[in-house]
Amino acid sequence: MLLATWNINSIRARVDRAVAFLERTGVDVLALQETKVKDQAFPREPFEALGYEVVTHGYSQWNGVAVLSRVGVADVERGFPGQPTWGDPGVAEARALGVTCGGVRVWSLYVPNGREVGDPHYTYKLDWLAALRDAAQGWLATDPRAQVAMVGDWNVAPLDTDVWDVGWFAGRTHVTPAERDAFTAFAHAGYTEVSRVHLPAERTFTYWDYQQLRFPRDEGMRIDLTYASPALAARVTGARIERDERKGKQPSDHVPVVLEIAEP
DNA sequence: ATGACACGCGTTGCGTGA
Repeated sequence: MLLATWNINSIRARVDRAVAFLERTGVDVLALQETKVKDQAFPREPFEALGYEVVTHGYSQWNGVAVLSRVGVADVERGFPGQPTWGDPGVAEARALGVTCGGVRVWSLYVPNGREVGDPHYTYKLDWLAALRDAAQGWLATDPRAQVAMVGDWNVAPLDTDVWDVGWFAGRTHVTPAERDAFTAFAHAGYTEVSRVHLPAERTFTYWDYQQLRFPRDEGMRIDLTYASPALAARVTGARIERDERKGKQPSDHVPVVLEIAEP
């Protein structure tokens, strides 16, 4: 099975790219983030015509996640148990969608950005990651053999070599010890970040800002990552980053990450 | 060229992203 994750930065702006990507790669399950569309306006038909079932979770022009699957969809959960809310009154934002596809519990995740250190959004980000870790730990406690893939845009660069210039990031979000600790906590709970197992090279980026010629200069970040449960991690046989998706007309600022998963 | 931000909403700017 091929499982991919892609922060597409508006599905309506890039539906043709997504269709072409599925046709070209034959990915079985595609988890999307930043779809930026309400469920009723999601462009389902082009994907259904290709044989994919479409599960969406979007409230507005902000955030939004989805899962496209041609190996079945079951047990849809919009938001994870204990997911923190944002705003007053508090709202559980459309940042997490759980769908079981071909026997794998896929979570499409769009972790809050955090904006700036000390901003309420930053605290929200840390709380959100801690709550997700608690939920993920619970899934393994319930079933140590669970097949779980938490894929998406984590908005954390775990290593200094996951950003183009760690000096530029000094004092900014994505690289702070608190964010990295919140990310590493999933490993302590028994999960493995499986993309790095197969793509260990430094400066292997998945995101390049639209500004300042970041892509031509290869000044990017590695923030699109996958935590797999032990039973699923043992089945991951490869990973690749679809870097060419950053080229051409109207690209997303993120590219897809594809995982190869062997049959159990 | 991989090339100098882009999205949706709503209206000619604003909030957001990282």
